[in-house]
Amino acid sequence: MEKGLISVDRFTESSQAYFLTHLHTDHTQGLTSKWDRGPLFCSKLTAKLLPFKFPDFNLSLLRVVDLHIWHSFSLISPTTGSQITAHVMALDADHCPGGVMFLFRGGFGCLMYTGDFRWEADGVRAKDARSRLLDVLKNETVDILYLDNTYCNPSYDFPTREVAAQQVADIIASHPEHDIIIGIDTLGKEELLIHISRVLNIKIWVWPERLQTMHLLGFHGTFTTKTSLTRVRAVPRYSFSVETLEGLNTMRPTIGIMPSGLPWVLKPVKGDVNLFGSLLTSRYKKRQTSDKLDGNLGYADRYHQNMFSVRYSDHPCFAEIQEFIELVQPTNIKGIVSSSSCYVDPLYYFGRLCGVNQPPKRFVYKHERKEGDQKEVAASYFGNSPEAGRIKSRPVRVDHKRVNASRTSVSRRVRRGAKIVESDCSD
DNA sequence: GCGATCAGCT
DNA sequence: CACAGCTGATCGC
Repeated sequence: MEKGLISVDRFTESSQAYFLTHLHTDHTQGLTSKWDRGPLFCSKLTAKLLPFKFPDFNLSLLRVVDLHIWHSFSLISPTTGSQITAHVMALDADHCPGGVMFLFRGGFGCLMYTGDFRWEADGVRAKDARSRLLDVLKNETVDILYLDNTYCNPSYDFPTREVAAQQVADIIASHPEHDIIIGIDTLGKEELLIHISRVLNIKIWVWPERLQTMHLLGFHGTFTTKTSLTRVRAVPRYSFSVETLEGLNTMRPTIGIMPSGLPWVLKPVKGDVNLFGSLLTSRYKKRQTSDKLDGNLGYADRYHQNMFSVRYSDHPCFAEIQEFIELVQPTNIKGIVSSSSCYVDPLYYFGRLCGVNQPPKRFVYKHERKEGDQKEVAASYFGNSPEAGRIKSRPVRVDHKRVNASRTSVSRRVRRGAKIVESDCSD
């Protein structure tokens, strides 16, 4: 098997160039403080944050990719041994601090890798992202869109983060005598906390490492590690459960708020099954029967006397995914979230939006292809002209029979990331 | 003893 | 189930 050329968010295998969209753990598998396998391309902010997650990282391997401009980088053709120039552009992913999408251009065609992203309709940042994207797409046709398909199902519907943040603020304001616990991760959802702080004029407690991150991000004054200064605390999501909440309530009245695009947050508690049931199987019923706070908090659900779930997400909801695809008009789409049996091939919903010369389906079935066979358009274009890689009349895999069928990756531990440019079709 | 990897859990 | 990530067991050095 030939070595890979370009890897995005995947660092467990050899490649010539490595790209990191953002610093969430499920996108850094294989990265360690001792990284020495090759240059690592990322945004300026990710480069700034990276040593905090990976102390002693060899900074000379970092290549900062500025937003919105094409950067050139070199690859060696595995077949001819000659040097090839490829180009990459980073675009704001609006996901977490430092998060970017990558657009690649070269003899392999044009590939877009969203990483994790959000694509809201409104807001200054969203509008800027949209115009930037439209601008670059004037001159490019995306052959393959590697898509954040986390919520690639019409049942995933949630508001903008601004709306969701206000819902959280409303919950807090309606519990003036309660302590508040909000579950967050090591990076992301800062704007939610900033919103709460500004609207309610209150500081937010975070744990010490998180305060360091906040300072690296340039947030000064809003956050504190002194519990005496505020009743609102942001805590690691993994440490957040009904049990801990009940424990806290033996000391002081406390409510928990879980910001999440997922419509469920709790598992059945041992010995208390009837209270929660299976939130997966009963989620639609739950949506209707769970308390809507005074009827005006929209998507906010009360799952427990002291626990609230608010649809605050850093991933695109289904409608946003659709709008993004309609904008990009890629020839083909691949989902980058493939870990679970929940994986839905984006082509199931959006195949009809792909490619301008989409062939009749019967041509697609010419030969049954296995997952490992659908190596990218990019794969065999080295040595050809860039234009060759952008011819749009190639067959497109639009295979509605394979809904939920791409499960060959279920056993993979590395859930995201891809070797997106390879020199041959073996894997 | 250490780091890398993985299972399990939330 | 799993947005992202912790803890602890195991394995190789």
